[in-house]
Amino acid sequence: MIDRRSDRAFYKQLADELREQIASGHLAGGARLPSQKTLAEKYGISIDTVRDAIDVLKAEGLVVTRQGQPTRVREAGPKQAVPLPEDFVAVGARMPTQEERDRLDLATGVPVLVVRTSEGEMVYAADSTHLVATDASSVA
Amino acid sequence: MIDRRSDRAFYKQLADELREQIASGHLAGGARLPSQKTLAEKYGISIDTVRDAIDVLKAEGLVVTRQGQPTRVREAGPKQAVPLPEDFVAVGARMPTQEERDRLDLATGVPVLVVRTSEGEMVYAADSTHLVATDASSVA
DNA sequence: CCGGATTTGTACGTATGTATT
DNA sequence: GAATACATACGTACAAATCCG
Repeated sequence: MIDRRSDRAFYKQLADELREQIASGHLAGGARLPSQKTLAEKYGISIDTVRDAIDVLKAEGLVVTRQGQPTRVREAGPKQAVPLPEDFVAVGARMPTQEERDRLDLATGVPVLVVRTSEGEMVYAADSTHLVATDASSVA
Repeated sequence: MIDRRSDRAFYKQLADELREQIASGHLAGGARLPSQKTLAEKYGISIDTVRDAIDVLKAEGLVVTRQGQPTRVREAGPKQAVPLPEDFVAVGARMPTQEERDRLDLATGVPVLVVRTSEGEMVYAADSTHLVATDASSVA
């Protein structure tokens, strides 16, 4: 529920509530969220405020929206293990550039892994990739 | 400028333009963006639409907003090199949880690096950290 | 220290467009 | 074609934080 006397913004309260439902598994990966209209009526707030809450969850990579379709909890696809090169210089992460989002077809809130070697940089969708030791024998 | 005949949403066009100015260095780290009001007047669009554009850039980790202060291009602080443990199992990245955002004081659009070892997981702000070979002799 | 100006934040409303089911 | 759902864009009003003279 939304506490109208609270200092916390309504859209943050709603985001908190939905986030909790996702974290607890009450809303599992792929599950549909109630429509914005439904949420607005249920909580007695405007659709705009509901959208603000959804935007927060999108930026956190928790949900995915597509026009004409219900908002769904983002499903992390099976991660592919990629060997970390022996000669890597550094590993970092950041949000993708516009070009990378288009090229890798990344949803909002999905970062990329960047591996720098002496040869150059490799960029992986963090969504679907994790890096493992080159000696893959120890991988779980 | 904004092409009102374009199919591309106004807020996306504005986000593109600001993103380009940041990428090109025309707006350097720490630089102030024009106020939302100024941008709205300059481009002949509503403040709400300007805010939508700013929201895009926030999610991309490009700008930071704070109430009462001008919007600024995010400054990536000096990155600290952290040795990657010899016994690491996997390295990944994701957006932080609410708790991590609070604890690490992360801005919107800043992912975290996750290092899994046999001992457990370590989480680093990708903003200020990159992982390097345990043998640090090769680090630039 | 105070008050005004500036700037972003929150919340509401309306209307229409576009994509999917 | 109809119904549903999200997307875009405009407007208003007020609140809260910061900055500056």
